[in-house]
Amino acid sequence: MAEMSVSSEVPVNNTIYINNINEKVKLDELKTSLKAIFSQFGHILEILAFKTLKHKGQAWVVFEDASAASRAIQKMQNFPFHDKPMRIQYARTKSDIIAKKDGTFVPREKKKRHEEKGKKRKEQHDALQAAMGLNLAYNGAYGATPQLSQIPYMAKSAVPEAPAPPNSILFIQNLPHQTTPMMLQMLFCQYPGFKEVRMVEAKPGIAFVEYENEAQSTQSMMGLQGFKIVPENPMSITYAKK
DNA sequence: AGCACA
Repeated sequence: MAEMSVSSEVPVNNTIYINNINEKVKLDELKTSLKAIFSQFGHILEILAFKTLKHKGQAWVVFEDASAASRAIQKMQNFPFHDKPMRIQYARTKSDIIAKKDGTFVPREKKKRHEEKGKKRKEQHDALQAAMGLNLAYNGAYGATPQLSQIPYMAKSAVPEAPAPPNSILFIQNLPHQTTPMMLQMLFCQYPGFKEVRMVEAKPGIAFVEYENEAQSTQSMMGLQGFKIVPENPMSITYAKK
C-alpha cells in the first residue's frame, strides 16, 4: 500500500498540487517564481498552470524525485506567495511526464469526444429543452430577448451594493435547484467566446460562466439577464468578484 | 472553490 501523508490523506506523488495562489499573477510569472522557490528541494521536470476558471489559482510542480515533493510540502506549506499562503498537497494522480518515464503513460482520448460532439450537443440540447419546457431557438438565439417579459431583477433590489467591475467571468444567481451544468452550458455557449461553466456543489443556485473576454461576457449577460429556466427563478447575472 | 498534462 502506498505511503500516505497524514495531513491530506493523498498518497505520496512526484508532483505537488498547489492552490490558494493569487489569481492576479500572470501564468509565466507564476511558473518562473514557482521554479525559483521550489528548485531548492530537487530537480523540477515541469511546472503546469492554467488560466481557465476551473484551474486558475492552482499549479502543479513535478519533481524528478518524490522525496523532493515531500520536502517541498514540509517546508513550504502556507508559505506567503504573492500575498497569499500557498496550500500544498501531493497531486492526486501521476503526472504524464512521470508516466512517460515509467513507461506507464497511456495517452488520454480527446478526439473521441470530437467525433461524438455533434451527437452530444443534440442530447444536451434535448435535455435542456425537456428540463425547461421551452424551445431555445426562440429564446436564447444570439441577440434575441430572453424571457424577460416580467420584471428584471434590478427592480427588486433598489439599492444594490457596489457591483464587481466588468470582467470575463459572470456570476449567476437565483438558479432553480434542478439546474445542471449542461443546461447552463446550452444557454451560455450560444454567445461567442464561451469557455466554461462551473457550478459549486456545496452552493446550489449559483454558477460561474467564463468567456474569453469582458466584451463577450457582457454580450452574454445582456442577452440572458433575467432568463427563466423555470418561471419562478429569473436568473441574476453580475460580473464575478475578482 | 477549483487535481492538470497548452
